[in-house]
Amino acid sequence: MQEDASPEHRRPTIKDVAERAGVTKATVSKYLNRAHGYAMAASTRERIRAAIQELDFQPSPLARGLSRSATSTIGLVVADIRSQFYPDLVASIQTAAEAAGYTLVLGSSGDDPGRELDIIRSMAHRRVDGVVLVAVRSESDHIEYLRRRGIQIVLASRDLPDLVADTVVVDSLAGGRAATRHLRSLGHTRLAHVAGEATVKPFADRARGFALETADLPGLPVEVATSTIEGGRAAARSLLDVASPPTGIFFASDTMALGGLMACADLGLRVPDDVSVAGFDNVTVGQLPGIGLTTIDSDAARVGERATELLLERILAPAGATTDPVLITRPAELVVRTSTAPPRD
Amino acid sequence: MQEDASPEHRRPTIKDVAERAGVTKATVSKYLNRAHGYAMAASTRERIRAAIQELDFQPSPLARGLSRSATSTIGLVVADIRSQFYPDLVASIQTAAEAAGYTLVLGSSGDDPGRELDIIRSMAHRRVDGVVLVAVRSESDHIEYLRRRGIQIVLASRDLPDLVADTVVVDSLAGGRAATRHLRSLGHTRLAHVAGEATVKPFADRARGFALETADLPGLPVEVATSTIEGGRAAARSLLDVASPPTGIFFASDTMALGGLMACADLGLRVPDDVSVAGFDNVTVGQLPGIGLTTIDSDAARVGERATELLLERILAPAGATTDPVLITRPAELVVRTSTAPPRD
DNA sequence: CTGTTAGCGCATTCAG
DNA sequence: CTGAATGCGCTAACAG
Repeated sequence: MQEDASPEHRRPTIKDVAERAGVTKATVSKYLNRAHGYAMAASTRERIRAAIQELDFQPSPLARGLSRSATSTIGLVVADIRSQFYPDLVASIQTAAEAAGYTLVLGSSGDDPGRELDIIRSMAHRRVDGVVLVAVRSESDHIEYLRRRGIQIVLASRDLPDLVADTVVVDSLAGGRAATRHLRSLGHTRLAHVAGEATVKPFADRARGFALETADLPGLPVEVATSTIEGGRAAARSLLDVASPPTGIFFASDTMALGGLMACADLGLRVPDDVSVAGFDNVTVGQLPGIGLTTIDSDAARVGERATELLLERILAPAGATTDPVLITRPAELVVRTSTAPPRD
Repeated sequence: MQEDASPEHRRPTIKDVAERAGVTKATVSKYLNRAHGYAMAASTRERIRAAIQELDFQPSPLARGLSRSATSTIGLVVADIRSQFYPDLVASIQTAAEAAGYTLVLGSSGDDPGRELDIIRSMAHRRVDGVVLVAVRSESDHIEYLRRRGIQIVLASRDLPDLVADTVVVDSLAGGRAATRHLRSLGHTRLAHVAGEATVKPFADRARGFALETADLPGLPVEVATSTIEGGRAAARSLLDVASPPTGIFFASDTMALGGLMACADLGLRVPDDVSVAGFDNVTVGQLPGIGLTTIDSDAARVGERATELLLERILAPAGATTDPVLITRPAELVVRTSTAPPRD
């Protein structure tokens, strides 16, 4: 007559292991932590090992976290999971974290600084060991918040004006220039740029890249939009729906560029015949036939991977070691597809 | 001379609050838990409230979790984050969880049952209160594993042959039929199906839907593929690269259908002129001009939302309450775009 | 090399 | 209505 409707299969604790092995909790704890090699009688070690195995014991991360103040958990906070850009980033971070025995806690700020702070606070309370942050804004107070609590941090994909933490990004300035030069080399002079929010440094850099490469062409239109398909669509529409529209547009992100493609369709313009479109990020769908988006490769997977490596390095570093923040700028590679071509006129 | 390089800003504990309010930890704890209304002198309650506010105190989730065996955390394990399908699902679950004060832990099994179990185990150890599972396989032992440990579970997007847990899915059979009927109503008779792994019930149902609606057309080719762009591409290529290729293909997922579009491009076939393509899921990119994918709407966002609701209901339900599992089947809506058209011959 | 003793921060009996 | 004591499962000095 098992009285247990919900069979709370009481998990074995370190104490059970200790008793079964004829030692103390403390000894078992040492076995668990002191990286498997140090001073401990071979016989006790063996008994503990056996007991652990027989009981199928696994230490409680909660209890361990409470007493060690470290949880083998890292937080990832992105601006908006829905964006075409994040899947690769998230996946690579998840994989790298898991491979190192860390669990991933996910937060999405929806590009809202307030929510970003809430999420960061919540993660801090849960004592994540570190955070990979795709920052919403250029202020660094959220980072200070974490640092004050001894939580490691690395910025991925979006750098800040000051190097306040380890950062892994792609070279947005160079990328912006490359995309613009590509358009110019095709012969375009009536160019336009759909920029992201200027408070996001990579977007600002891409805009600057565009400006630098078109310094000799005064008065080119620049439209700022939110980095969504709809944002890009609206911006492109207002850019194109004029008397003498641009023949080439550089979008600060592929997501926006996809919206740009929709805008062209809306207006009955053909890509690349009537207007050339270039984006930034090299999202997966850009390579589809019918899209063929010319773009700059952001290599999200690699960025996520490097960011996680850096973070784990920090986490594992001895407490005293105070290394200066490092900035890793990955090269931005131009990927030419079918959405760009010489102007027809 | 602050001796603290890493300023471990010791967070206030319940004890600090107690002292400041002139009461005991126990009383503060009651204030924190006994849903803010019960028996407690108004004056003490006020003093505690004030103390908490002044100290900016927030209870440690770790400590709370350790003593209550509940962490206000839910786990989400998906088959492969990289797939075009998951962003909406993940986002909706994340949002719903966060809104309810729960933190999301993310795992990606890479469609590997072994990794799925590892992830589930790890989540169980971390004492998540519940799990939203996009199951890799049709066996239910992973579910039993969780249930035995008193962890709530709900299946999202993929049901199992038996109703072993709360489940939220879209009607794959009806969807499969609808997509196939659509193709037939356009006049296609040389049809084909690119199916997902038969061990995934929704894929099997979609294949069955295809079969039911083409029962009068014997010998139609069906190719099984992994649900990736490359999988769909390879399957479609082998389907199309024959003497008398099909004029219409129904893919069990949009992801595979996108691969199908690539295959058509590879082979110099035009969509929909030479071959009509229909998918399943209604991923965002399907609506882009140049893609215009005809599909069945899986309404991932709504599925994720409902799944999270169900899960939280279970979690919040009084311990005794043993309700039978519920199956929620959402209607599958056909979305016709430009990738399907009457056959030309 | 192993055991003893204290916590980590909170929840939960039980008394009072 | 509030306080005192105990435990959640593990780690971390310090002894021995």
